[in-house]
This record gives sequence, C-alpha cells and structure tokens, in this order.
Amino acid sequence: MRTSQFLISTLKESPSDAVVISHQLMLRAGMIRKVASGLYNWLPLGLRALRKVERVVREEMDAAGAQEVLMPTVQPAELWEETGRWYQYGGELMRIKDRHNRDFCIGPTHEEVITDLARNELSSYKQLPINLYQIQTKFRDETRPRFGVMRSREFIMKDAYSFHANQESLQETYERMHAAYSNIFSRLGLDFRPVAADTGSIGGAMSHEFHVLADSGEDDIAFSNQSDFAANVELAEAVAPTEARPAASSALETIDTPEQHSIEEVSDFLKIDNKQIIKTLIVEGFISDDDKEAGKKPNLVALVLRGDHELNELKAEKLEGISNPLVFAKEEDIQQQLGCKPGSIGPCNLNIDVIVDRSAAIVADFVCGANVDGKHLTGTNWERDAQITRIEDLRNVVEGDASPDGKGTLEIKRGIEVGHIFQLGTKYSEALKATVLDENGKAKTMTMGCYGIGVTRVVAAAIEQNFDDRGIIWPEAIAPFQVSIVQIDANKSEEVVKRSEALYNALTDLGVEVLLDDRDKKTSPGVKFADAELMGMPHRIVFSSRGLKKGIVEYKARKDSKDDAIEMPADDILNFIKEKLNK
RNA sequence: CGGAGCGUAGCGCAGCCUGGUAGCGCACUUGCAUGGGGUGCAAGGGGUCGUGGGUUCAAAUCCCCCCGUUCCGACCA
Repeated sequence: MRTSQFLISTLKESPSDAVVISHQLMLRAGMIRKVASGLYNWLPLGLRALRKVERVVREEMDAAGAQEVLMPTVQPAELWEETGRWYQYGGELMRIKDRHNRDFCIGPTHEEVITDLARNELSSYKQLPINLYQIQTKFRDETRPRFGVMRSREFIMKDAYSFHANQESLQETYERMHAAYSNIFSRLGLDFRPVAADTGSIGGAMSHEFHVLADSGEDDIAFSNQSDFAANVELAEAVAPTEARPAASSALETIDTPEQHSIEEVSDFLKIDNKQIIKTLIVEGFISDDDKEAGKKPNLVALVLRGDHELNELKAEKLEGISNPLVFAKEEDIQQQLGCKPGSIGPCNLNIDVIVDRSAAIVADFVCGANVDGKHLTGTNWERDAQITRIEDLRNVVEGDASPDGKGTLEIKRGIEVGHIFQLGTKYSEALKATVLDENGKAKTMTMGCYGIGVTRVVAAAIEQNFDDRGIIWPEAIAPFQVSIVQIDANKSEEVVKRSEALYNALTDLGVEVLLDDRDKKTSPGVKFADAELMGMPHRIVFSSRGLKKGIVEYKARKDSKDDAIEMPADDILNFIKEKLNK
C-alpha cells in the first residue's frame, strides 16, 4: 500500500475527551473516529489491526475444534422472555420495536440465540460435544462508555458456546479453550494472565478471565511471583497467617480520642502504626423474606479487620448469617443498638456476633473503638477483653501476602479484561429446553460453556501495553503493516524511487504488508518519520538520495530506542528484512 | 442514577466577567522557495458561536428550558 493512496488521518493534537493512552493514540494515528458516545468508525489503519486480531482468534478457535457461525445482531424478545432475561436485564439491553410494533433487542450477548439454534439442530448425544463461535458486533448500552473502544457501547466480540452431554465433556472443552486463549494472547504478543474469576450470580461453575496487564486496567489482579497462580483481587484468598498471636503485654486502658473516627485519624492522633489498630464495621445480618415482610429488623453483625486492611464485600456477603448482597448498618440502628456512632465502635462487650478476619485475630495489645463516642481502648487483647464469635477470611489481599497456592508472595497489578471463559451448566439449556436423546433414548438437557474475547478491546489493550512518547509500537502480529518504507528526496532522485519501489514490490510479492511513504514533495521527511512512528509499524526502512550515493539504506525497528538506526548496503536490505520476518 | 465541568471552523483553544453579530494555532487549497525530524514566505477557503425561548436598540457574551458531551462516583460485567 502506498501512502499516496491510503487514508492517513494523523493528528498532532489529541481530542480533549481522550484520557487513556490507547484512546489518544488510536485517534491520533487515525485508527478510529467517534461517531457518538460509545460508537466509533474504524478507519482503514485501525481496521487492519482489528482484522489481524480476528485472524489470530479465528485460527486458534478453528485449531481448537470450534466451528464458526454467524448470528444476527437483532434478536427477538421472545427468546429473552423464555430465559427471563428480558425482565432481568437493565438499561444495558437496547430494546427496539419493528414496524409491526414487535419487541426486539440488539444483542449484548448470544446465549439465547445459540441455545435456540442448538435445540433445533441437535437431537442426539452423538452430535456432542460441539463448540460454535462467531466474531460479531454486540451492543451494550453502557451507563458510562469511556476510554474509546476499551469500553464502548458497540463492540466486536468473539463469542463461543459449547454443548455437552455431561460435565466431564464440558470440563475437557473448557480446558481446551483455556489453552486456546493462552495461545491467542501469546501469539498477539501481549503480557497477560489467566485469572480465577468470580462466578457471580450463577454460582458454583468455574470461570476464568484473561487480563492484559496495564496500568489503565479497570480490575486489580493478584498473582504469585513464583507460580502461575493468579486471581481477581475480589476472589483471592487471604490465607491464614502462620504466626501465633503474641501474648498480651499491656493493660486495657480507655483514652479520649475526641473527633477521631477513621483509622488514619486515630493512627495520626496516637502516633501508632495502623496495623495495631482494629476496625469494626457493622453490617446487617441475614433476614428471611417472611421476617422482612413482617417488619422485623435484621440482626447486626460486627466485621473486624486490621486497620490497614480493606473489607472484601464479596467474601463477607457469602458468609452464613450475613445479608447478601451486603448491607452496611444504618447509623441510627448502630446508635440505637450499640450506643455510639460508627467511628467509635470496637469489638469489646458487643452483644452481637463478632466475625474477625484471620489477620486481625492475631494482633495483640491493639487499639479499637470503646463503643463510647470520642473514646478508644488501648492495650486491648482478644479473649481477655473481647470475644471472637468466628474467624473468617474477610479482607482483600494486599501486595506481599502469601500466595494461596503456597508458592511465593502476591503481587497486584491492574488488568484489562480481554477474555472470559465460563462453565454455564444448564442455566440456558434448561430455560430453553435444549435437550438431546442420550444412550437410553431419554431426553437430556445439554450442559453448556461460553467463551468470549473482546476483539476491539484487544486492539486498545495492545496499545496500552506498547507505546512510547512518539506513538504506538505494534506487536508484530497486530501491526496494520509490518514494514514502512520512507522515501526521501523522491522528486529529485530517480534512484530513490527505483530502489524503494523494487523493495516494495519484492516484499509485497512475499506477502509482507508494506506501507510505502511516497507522498509528494510537500511532505517533509520529518512528517513522514513522525507519521511512521505514530502509526507504529515494527520495521522502518529509509531510502534517500544522500544514502544511496553511498549505496546504503537505513533500517530501524520501532521498538528500539530512538536514534539508533542502522545503515547497510542497499543490496542487502531485502535479505535482512526477510530474515527479520522469517520469510 | 448522584455530583461537577464543557459545548465558538475538521482538531486544540481564546473571546463571555465589563453586550456593539468572531479570532489564534494546527489541518486544508494555491503559488514560490526549501528538501534528513511535524520547513519558510505569501495569498485563500471554511463558523446561522449546540437547540429553543427571554431581557435589550443590539446577545457568542446576561437569564431560563432542553439537548449533547466529558470527568468523578454508584450501577453493570
């Protein structure tokens, strides 16, 4: 491709609404343009990168035995009514009506449609397992689209759905997909981690997310520095400390702490480490619907953590006797039942259940609220001064915690979720009555798995991980073009034109994607260099009259540091590039 | 959904406070020069100042409604 015939839409300045680097660079390099909030045009350059990702995904899915299909973006409401999601889904589901006033939605996902397809086409266990996928546009009417194509409303997703006669078969396909995903992200040249994920409302089933590590990620990922353990911070277990609680050495004392409520305030006021302070959060206990309707109030429960730790709400709400979803107690209920405000609560002499985090349970001589406004206790000790009802894992893991698999310690980094694999079980097949006949001729509900990759998001994530102050640095596998050839002085030197076009043709014949910058003489060398760097092609070759007089051309890899282009005889460049690209 | 900000040329912004119907940089067009890091000079094209209403002799500017959009948070996954 020649730049004289290719839509180059580079920008010097980035639009003010772009806050993350990938969004800025995609706009500046001329990959995308916004049409409306969360809706984007993909320009030729961007689309080339997108197609690269699709190709890798397609190849690996095919290699893993999945078959490609294509389902419609617009879906009838009837199917969603059958699974109940027409009513459960909130505003994210874009509902529309056709000219006959029938209800439809624009698909945010395709479980309903694929399961409908499966129940119509599959009738025997002999046809199982089967794994069907598509690469297709989805629409989710996000409350807050942001970060360009990282969280847009319309986006392209690869979604696969597998159908099985039993759990073992599902497990097998699940593992194959796990491996296929690892292949995909490795081939794309991304630093990623598969992480154990929350299974959410479906419960019980297994789920993994694939995260690309990048500071701008929206999720916290905890992973071991010595093994391949990785989990969403929400889910990672904070293992029980191995050390025993030190013996009590101080006497219990009540001190005045006027207007000191938060851990930070108390720690500054008393000049002690917040690890020596214990914080007590009051939440509502579990209450049955009947009791609620009868107007009863839930019991209160105290959750106790070390001052420097954070409550993990997911862990807390899963505990027996605690409301799910978790509800913090109202201030007036606390005042009424415990006799003080939330800032002064402690675990001593409470007449409610006291659930203590594993780490908080081994602190001795600690500071805590006195259950009297404006007062704290020092030298407090478990058993002697305060009773523990139960010890549980209540907190978020922090950097340096022991890894739950016993190997190494945890690091925490931000991740961008680019893939998610899930064992669905029979949630959809049951609702839609998707059955096959088993060996005994009896109808059996199929077991399902689903596997998604945010294709458009992968493009953005790749940039988040690969850029410098001049622009994008594409991984080889995603680059819109592999090689850029820059002509300098082409209008003055026949030689420049001849030699650069010869290389361009030779590489193109080998199937290499080349962008030849043959823009006219008004385009200065600086502009060509700056555009090539912004657009991020991995390999750059410069032909100039000055160089060719000496018989040399210049080569520079985009990922190498700034000004270390290497010179070589013009006759060698073709072989040099062929070697670089393994052609 | 709660809070805040912004809407003036394709992009980035000034003008608004203190009303007198638009300006800068980039980009674009033309010419001349230049030719290894966003080149110079000159001449141009492009805006019903988000929409509607109000105040006023006069509104980009002051007031009100609406719409769009962004950020923070909540929600969702």
